[in-house]
Amino acid sequence: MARPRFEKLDPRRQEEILAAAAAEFAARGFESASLNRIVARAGTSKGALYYYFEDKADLLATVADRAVRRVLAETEFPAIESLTKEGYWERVREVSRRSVRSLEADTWYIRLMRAFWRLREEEAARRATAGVMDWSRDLTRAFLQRGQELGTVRTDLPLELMLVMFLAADEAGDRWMMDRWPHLSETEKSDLLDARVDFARDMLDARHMGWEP
Amino acid sequence: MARPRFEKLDPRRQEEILAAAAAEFAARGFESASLNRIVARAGTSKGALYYYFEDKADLLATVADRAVRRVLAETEFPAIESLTKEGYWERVREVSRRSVRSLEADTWYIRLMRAFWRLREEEAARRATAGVMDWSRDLTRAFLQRGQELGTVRTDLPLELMLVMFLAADEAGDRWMMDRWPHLSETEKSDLLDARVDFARDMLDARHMGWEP
Amino acid sequence: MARPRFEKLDPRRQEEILAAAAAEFAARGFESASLNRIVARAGTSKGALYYYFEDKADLLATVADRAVRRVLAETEFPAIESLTKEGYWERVREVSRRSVRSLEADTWYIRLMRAFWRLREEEAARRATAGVMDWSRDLTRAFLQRGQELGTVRTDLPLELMLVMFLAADEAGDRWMMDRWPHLSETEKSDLLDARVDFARDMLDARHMGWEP
Amino acid sequence: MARPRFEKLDPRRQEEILAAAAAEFAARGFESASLNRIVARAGTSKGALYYYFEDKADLLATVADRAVRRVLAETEFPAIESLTKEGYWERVREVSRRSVRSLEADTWYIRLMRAFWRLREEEAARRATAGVMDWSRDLTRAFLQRGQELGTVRTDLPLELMLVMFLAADEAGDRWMMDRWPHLSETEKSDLLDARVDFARDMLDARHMGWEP
DNA sequence: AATGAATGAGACTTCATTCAT
DNA sequence: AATGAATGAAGTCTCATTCAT
Repeated sequence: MARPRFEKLDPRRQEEILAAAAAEFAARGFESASLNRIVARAGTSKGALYYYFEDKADLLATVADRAVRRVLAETEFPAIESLTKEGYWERVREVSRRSVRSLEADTWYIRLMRAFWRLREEEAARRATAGVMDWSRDLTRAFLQRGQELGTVRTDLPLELMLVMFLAADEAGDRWMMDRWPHLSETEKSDLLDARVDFARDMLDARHMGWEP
Repeated sequence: MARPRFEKLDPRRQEEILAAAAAEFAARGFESASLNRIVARAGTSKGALYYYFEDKADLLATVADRAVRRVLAETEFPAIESLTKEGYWERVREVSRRSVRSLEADTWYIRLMRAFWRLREEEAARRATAGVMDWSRDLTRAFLQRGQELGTVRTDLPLELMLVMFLAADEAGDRWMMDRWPHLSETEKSDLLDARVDFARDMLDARHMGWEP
Repeated sequence: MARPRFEKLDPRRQEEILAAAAAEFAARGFESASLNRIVARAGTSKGALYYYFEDKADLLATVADRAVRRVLAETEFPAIESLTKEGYWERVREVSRRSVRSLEADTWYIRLMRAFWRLREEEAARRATAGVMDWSRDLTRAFLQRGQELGTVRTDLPLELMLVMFLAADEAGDRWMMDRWPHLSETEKSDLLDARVDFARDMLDARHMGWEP
Repeated sequence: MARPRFEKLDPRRQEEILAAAAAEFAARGFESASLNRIVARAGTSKGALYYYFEDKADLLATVADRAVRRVLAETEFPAIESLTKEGYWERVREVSRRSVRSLEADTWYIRLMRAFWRLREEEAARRATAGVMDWSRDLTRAFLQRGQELGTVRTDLPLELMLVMFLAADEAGDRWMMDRWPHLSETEKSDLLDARVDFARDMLDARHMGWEP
């Protein structure tokens, strides 16, 4: 995870390197990412990369770690314990709305985070980022678990299964919207976000369990 | 799409080659897949591969095409027009149950199909498999559209958005179950499959639209 | 030089194979010529080629040998001994005019002949065609020699030097005309051919030797 | 045209690499030239070549560019405008005599220049050296044109046709002499060069136009 | 502290040739 | 008599990594 020297480097330089690396990893995946291209985009040298990082995997680990820290620092999540049965979905809606800001930002760490599930499907990348990226999964799991305790979230499926399905659907939704982002009006964006929260709620809501099909 | 010679090759040998290629493509994606590894696993020579296929992309195209044909031949889908409001979800449940057989098979083509959405995120892979793989997406879209006409499927989200989210969730569900497959009892398998159909229905059902949150 | 079997092959089939080979050799040179492409163009199999010819070099040798025989059979050259001081350049002019016909024919053997000097600059090709292609050089040398004996051709340069320079210039002239062939009118073609004969005569004429520069 | 790093390389090393490349290109042409052989002859690595040059074509372009620069720097050509009717062929003779020095040198760039017309018959090589090598053709054309203006050079043939034929003959003459170089005495060399200039003059002289054949 | 030079392995692809049938 | 299957070497090019300076 980045030799200590890297921390002492001029922060702007750090940013340039990480941004270039993140862009390449996000666009090409781990194995196909080229250090040559990263170096060229970052305006640094190949030697420098190996001076600051153990190897390619270490570079990815560092980039991922920084991305997670940034996003965590930027986004305000409601405390899990503060959630109530009545306000549950409203809090989710608020988080969703706030997250638009970061989506719009389109900085390197946001882009990396959005490509992360795909990235992690390469074994080498998974090894490199072990532990680093469980954060978003952990947070979502805690949300769902709390919802189940409050009787708001369904319990007829294994939590883990529900979790992976929800994360996959949510990421697909993100990707779908981002692809169309420039062509959407402000109200369309807002409506779609709300609809997606509804969709998530309808997917996960406990009330289903009494339904007659 | 595979030179004609390939069709005339001993079917067992065909299988060996396609299986090796499918495994590599599924595990590593298109670009990172190595012909060297495929050749080694298939017990053939690099020259032989190019004797049977135009190039790497042609190999993928062939593997994908064969996989689709196999799955289509194996699975019986209900005719879209025969669907009714009352029997809609029941038909879905039947398809889901039937599909277990192919999931259990876990042959190279099943594994390839399950990795397909990921694979297609590489531009080169998408080009190579253009047309070949739209089948499952098209079929699902037709199902959803028919459901909307019958008043069974919600209409408050764009069809395409709903489609990608559903497909992503479904694939994630598949993957989750396959990972645990050997450790599941027969009743667990059956229960989980039913629960996933419920989950899909609850996600997509039109009744949500009158809900009070 | 082509296994005996080849001679017993259906002449039309022989032609197809030789034509395909000649086209490839003329277009790409010896080393860069591809047996794959020849086989594809000739509509035969790789095995067949090796059934009829020792190897690539043998194929070239055969093609070249046949080309020379064809051209010799087609063109009527005046007997060397019949040349006289007065009629010398007129005979040359006649040969030149007759050769237009074969240039126009544009069959495989003509095209091969025209590419021959280039081809022979590859060591392997020279080895393969040793002896085969000296014919045109030999004929030209005999013409020049006879001209010298008659006092028509200059003797102030070594015969061999004059020979290579003349052949090179003549071939360049051929190439120049062929490149423009479709855009030339009949009279232009005829005028240019005559001008080239004049040019050759002026280049080689013995009268120069008395000139005051 | 050679990445900037190459310019900063130790000049002797540059020479070694360029010499090896030039030898291979001159001997085999562009397509048939093997980077493996070049690398082996230059005592460097395959990676190094691509560290200094974009690709094979870039290597040829660099080699050709350097060769032209060397020859231009070494040879003094009379200014076109300074040519007169009386001194025309004398100037040509002087250039010819001076050029002996470079022929004697027989360094890699001389050898490359002498193989250039052949090389340029490959489309890829022509593309790679576009602009680089038109120099000698342009210079010769200017000489001939000026000669026509002065009434010294014949006008009964298209200039371009005369140009290609003369260049071809001259190159053939060069090659013929070089092949025999070690076996020629100093006076023989000098006589042959003079004879070749006579030959060129007799070929191109305007006085022919009044001749009776 | 920082880098650019250099490398060898491996990428995809084409090739001439052999051989069992 | 004739061929198609198969191969290994070699082709150009990119790569992650090392190391002397």
